[in-house]
Amino acid sequence: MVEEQTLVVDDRQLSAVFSALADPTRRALVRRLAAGEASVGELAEPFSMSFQAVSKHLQVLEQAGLVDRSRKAQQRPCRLRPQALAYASGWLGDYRQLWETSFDRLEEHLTNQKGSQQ
Amino acid sequence: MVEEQTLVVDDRQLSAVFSALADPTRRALVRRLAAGEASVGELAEPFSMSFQAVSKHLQVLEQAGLVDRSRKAQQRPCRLRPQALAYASGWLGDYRQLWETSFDRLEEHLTNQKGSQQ
DNA sequence: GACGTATTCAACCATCCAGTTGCATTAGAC
DNA sequence: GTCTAATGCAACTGGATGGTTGAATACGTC
Repeated sequence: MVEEQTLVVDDRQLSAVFSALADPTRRALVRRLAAGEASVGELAEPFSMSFQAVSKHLQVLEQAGLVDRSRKAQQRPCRLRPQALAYASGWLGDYRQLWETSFDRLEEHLTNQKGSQQ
Repeated sequence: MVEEQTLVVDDRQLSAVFSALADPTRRALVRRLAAGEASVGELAEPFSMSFQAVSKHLQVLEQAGLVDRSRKAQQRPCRLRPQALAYASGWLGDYRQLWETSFDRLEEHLTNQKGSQQ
């Protein structure tokens, strides 16, 4: 009777998604994939790093559930899985009211602090 | 000398925020701090790890702009800065439509696109 | 079956990270 | 000034991470 298989966002996946998004290269890959499926070669091209490094980044994204790979001849097209982004966004959403309410007070506070901070 | 101080979400901060949130301990700290200010001791208590480890986690959160520390006698109360969460949420929001529009159709769409694209 | 292309795998390296322990610092209480 | 409590800082450690290069695999073409 394991219940872990449900829609519950488990902590590990959340960590994996946030961790994957913590790298600017990987965020760029996500941005690119949002426009549509692409092969590893296509994805790697705009980067100055080696092809294999990009392949590794894609593996990280795949492990986090952010990317899904199929096969097409020699190519291995990558596709974005937005559901994983929804997980992360959902977690953040729990705190949405904190930044949506009383922004003025927050800014005021931060400004004051800034003055006395450094 | 740099003018990056504006509302623009710069890549480095985004990386820092996502990276900070990638750790379950730090997410727990954020959750706790969402309920209100707390001292390092109070924050560390529920964890099994050493006090100093929690202190380090708080430093990471502070560096990412997620936490703000003041002084109160020997204590250094921590307070959540939800604005940093808003940064991360804002980035994810750019892709919101990808997961909000019907999932099935998205897959279909992407498949078709690939077919006609190259 | 040999060849070229697309991609992964493996080994290696430098660096970062999460945790530990021990010591230093700060500030209030006596 | 001394004691104690709350916290930070420094040094160390094992393991993850981001990058490299070189070899191996998988697949379509000849």
